[in-house]
Amino acid sequence: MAQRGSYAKGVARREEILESALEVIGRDGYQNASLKQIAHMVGVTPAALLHYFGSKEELFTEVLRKRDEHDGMDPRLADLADPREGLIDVIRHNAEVPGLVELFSRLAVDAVDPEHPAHSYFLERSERLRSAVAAGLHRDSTREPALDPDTMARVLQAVADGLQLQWMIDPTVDMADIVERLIDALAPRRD
Amino acid sequence: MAQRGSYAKGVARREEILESALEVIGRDGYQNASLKQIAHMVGVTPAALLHYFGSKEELFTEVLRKRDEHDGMDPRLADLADPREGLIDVIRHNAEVPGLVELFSRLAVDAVDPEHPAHSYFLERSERLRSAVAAGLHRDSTREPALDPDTMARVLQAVADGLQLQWMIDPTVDMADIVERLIDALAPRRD
DNA sequence: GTCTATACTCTGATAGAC
DNA sequence: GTCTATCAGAGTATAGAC
Repeated sequence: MAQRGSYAKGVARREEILESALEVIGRDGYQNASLKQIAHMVGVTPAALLHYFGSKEELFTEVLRKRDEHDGMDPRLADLADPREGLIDVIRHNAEVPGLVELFSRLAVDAVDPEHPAHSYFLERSERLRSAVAAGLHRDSTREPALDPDTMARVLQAVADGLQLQWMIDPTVDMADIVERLIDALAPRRD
Repeated sequence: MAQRGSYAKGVARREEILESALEVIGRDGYQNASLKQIAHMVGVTPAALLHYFGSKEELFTEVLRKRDEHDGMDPRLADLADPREGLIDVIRHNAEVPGLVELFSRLAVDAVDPEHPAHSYFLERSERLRSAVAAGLHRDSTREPALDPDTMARVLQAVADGLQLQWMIDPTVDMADIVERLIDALAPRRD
């Protein structure tokens, strides 16, 4: 369905803001990514950002939501027969977007507060991610997991998040390689 | 050696500030833990806090440093023959101090910035923790690790950090139990 | 609907008096 | 060693122009 001009412009602006936000984080770090900086990069005032997103926290939550939509965590994790390849794909991809990893890790802590706009985002995403991985493991008859699928999923999620912390402070850490070897050790192929 | 009165008072004030900081975080979350709140609890003004610690970030870094000193991560991790018990002890203990876990996770992200006062703290602590765990694993002849000690240490650290994120947002997660079962699966006892 | 201008409040931080 | 006063900067709310 066709949109009115003014509406289409708003949608484009939203995208522009979300992309600029990510760019500023990647360049200056989350700490120094102010509304002013982002607004300046877009060419508007901070108040314009709050017109589209209600607050700074909601803006950044939206960045994460959009990422999940567009480079689809679900398709890769849930639809693949082999959950190992899906998980490692995601990790490899993350290593190419430092700003996104920093944003994710930072909001994961802030969102502990039930009032934080990203609170439900993290609860639901975690839940979906773990059940996708657990289902994949359960379906994969070529491997013999050493732990029940739910615990395996929880451990893999924890390792992925924890390795991101290590990688951010020391980028020589090879996240994908470690997860790869861990999965092979924890759910070896049947002979 | 004996201290002058004014000096001893300063030391006591420092302790008082560090403890109050932790208390405020546990009650209001890191986000809402302002210098004003902490100062109010101690009974002084925010400027007094900055007299003892140069900045807010340095104050919180000092909280983490003091924790490591006094409930000694090193003794438990490095001196124990069985690194499994040491690690699980630490995890169990952390589950009793939510404010500390939140502070730790939050600073771990902020400290990615090399200019952050906690940057070297995290680099050095990680290094020490991993080599202690790796050494313990190497020494323990009753277990057969599925991965090399360094990778095992990195994975265990990642799992511990990642599980804290899951636990903070959902306190029903039993961190110690999961790590316990993971270690048994990943480094089974020899028969 | 899109956005600027303005102002308000709170933050961490600094300078200097006591 | 601690306070008061003051600062610049942050995020945010509102009014209203277009």
